Amino acid sequence: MATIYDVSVLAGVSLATVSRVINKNGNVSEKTAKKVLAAMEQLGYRPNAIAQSLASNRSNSVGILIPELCGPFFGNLMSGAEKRLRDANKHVIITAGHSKEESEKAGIDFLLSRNCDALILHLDALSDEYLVELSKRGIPIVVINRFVPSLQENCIYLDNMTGGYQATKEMIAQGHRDIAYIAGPDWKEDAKARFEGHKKALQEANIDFIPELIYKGDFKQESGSDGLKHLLSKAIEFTALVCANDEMASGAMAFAREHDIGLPDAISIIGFDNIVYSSYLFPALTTINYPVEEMAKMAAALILKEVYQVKGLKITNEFYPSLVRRQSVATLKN
Amino acid sequence: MATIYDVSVLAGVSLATVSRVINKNGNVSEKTAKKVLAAMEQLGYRPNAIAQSLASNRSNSVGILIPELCGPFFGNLMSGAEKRLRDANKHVIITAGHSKEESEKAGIDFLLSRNCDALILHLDALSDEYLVELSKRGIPIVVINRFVPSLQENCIYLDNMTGGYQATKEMIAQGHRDIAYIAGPDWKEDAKARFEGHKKALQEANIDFIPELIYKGDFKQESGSDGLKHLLSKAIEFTALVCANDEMASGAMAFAREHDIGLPDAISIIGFDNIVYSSYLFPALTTINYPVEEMAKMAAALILKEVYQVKGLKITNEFYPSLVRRQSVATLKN
DNA sequence: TTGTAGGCGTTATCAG
DNA sequence: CTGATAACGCCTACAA
Repeated sequence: MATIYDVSVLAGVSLATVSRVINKNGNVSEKTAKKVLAAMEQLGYRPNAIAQSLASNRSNSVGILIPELCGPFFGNLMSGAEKRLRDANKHVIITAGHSKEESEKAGIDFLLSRNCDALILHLDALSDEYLVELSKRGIPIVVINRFVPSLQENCIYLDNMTGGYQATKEMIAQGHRDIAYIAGPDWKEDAKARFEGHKKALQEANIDFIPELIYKGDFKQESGSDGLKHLLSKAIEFTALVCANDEMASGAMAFAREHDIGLPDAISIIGFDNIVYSSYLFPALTTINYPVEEMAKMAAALILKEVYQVKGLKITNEFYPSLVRRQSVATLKN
Repeated sequence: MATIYDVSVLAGVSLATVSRVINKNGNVSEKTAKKVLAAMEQLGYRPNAIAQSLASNRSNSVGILIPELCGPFFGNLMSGAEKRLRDANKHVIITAGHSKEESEKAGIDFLLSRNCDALILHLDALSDEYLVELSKRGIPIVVINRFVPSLQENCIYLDNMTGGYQATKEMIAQGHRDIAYIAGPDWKEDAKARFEGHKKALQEANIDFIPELIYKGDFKQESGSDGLKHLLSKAIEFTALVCANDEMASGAMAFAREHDIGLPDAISIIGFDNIVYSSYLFPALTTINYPVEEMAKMAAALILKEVYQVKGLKITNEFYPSLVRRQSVATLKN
């Protein structure tokens, strides 16, 4: 691989001059610039980003840490951030945290060791304190789907509680009063908030909260099937099922179908997230929209603004969920 | 951030010695090693991967280039490779090529400029020649889902033609003879091969190939709906629809549902890929399994073996598709 | 406008 | 077993 040195020799100028034309800073006469460009072309020269990064302490890359690399939700997250950053000629380095503290720490270390200029984090296990600590170390971070009080400005989050509220409220609006709930893991903040919203909606409608109608899943499809199975095994009847995310909802739907439970007539189901295939389920899943892609783009914009000094960017930290009505919720006739 | 120099001072040894204990190479007495370790601990020292990479010409990271960061197929691809590599303490740097030549080139350049030790590529636009050229430049590459004759050893590919054949053959086996086909873009090798398989199956069963029963889609859901709509608008009847991938199949299914076309009775549908939610569609989609995740793991294994000299790894270059029977194909009664 | 030289944090080759 | 010291490829004052 040709280096800046080779170029300088071929062009008959100094290293510094070549560097100047590469970075378009400093003043270089048009004539020499042309010579250098020609030499670069001829040698097929590509700047070594590693060396640039070491020398300038800038890498033009931002690190992204998410729990998993697969799955519709995180796919959109990555994709949104990457698009926005690519437009600004920045790059992303992505790694998975696998929802485990050690693993998330390791992921962050990896990103830092790569000299990322900033980090976009979707964490499950790491504590707020750790984030605050990290932030103090000087590396700009933006946290997605989490509200850390002392890091407000750096958080891009959804009002999960309102989303949970909307979901259950929709069931109530359609005449349901016996409502089961498949929750996410209670150590995840978003799962907790959604569940709070559910309870709030019940309370507002003067519906008793019945612990037997709750199943604790893990946000994965299978726990949706398991959940519905478990709930049906109890003697308590219900006409509606609220799921803390779409993946569990799809699992529950699959279980229902296998057991000839008519949807949405026997059980109305609602999900959360509005993942890409929710409209392709049968019946098409009514759900709460989670604008991840936009939020990821906003996270990117925040970094562009704060770290790369791009002007004219409006930042919104809080996003709102919204009900997406499709066919999986039936109106209950008395 | 503490550097190796700070550590050496605190431990009262030389730079070289610290480097030795970091890399566990060279001989260091247990006593000095302990001192160094203590100093590292005390300073919270983390090696700077960038500097290591520059000095050693090794980055312990492998680059992955895929068309899109979202979508079920590529999600599994990333995820498979990342898992395998992470187990071996290597990291991945992922970027998107967006199926455009310029963009794919830029992606590769980015990965190279990051000093990746090897590349895993899923390309759409770039030519075989470019790959051969790239390979000659000295960077180890492995190509997924593509067979490049002169790079055989570095290709991990699926027998797409057989897959396409299996799909249509299953339809024929279930008594169908009027079979429509929604193809992928004809500039994608895999789409072409699948289509070839389709034609081969028809021919084998002495079924005339009817151009009007073909629609050319783009592998996205919407083109599945469009495709079915288009096919139905023709006067030619058909009882079966073969789709070149699951996403288009799900689009077609959605269209059918909206127009009260009974599935699978009025039209039997089969897909290709066996993406994660295909079993959650209604009716559950019969499809051809594409073991992407395993293939990605194999790609990673190949790199571990060739680039990082990991021993005892068996490499398989060609993978085979297989039929996954679910509910979307009905047996045709005469 | 251009060149010189020191430095970014490590690794690796020599001697000792 | 340990310590100098020269790379690695580039950036950036500072000088000229």
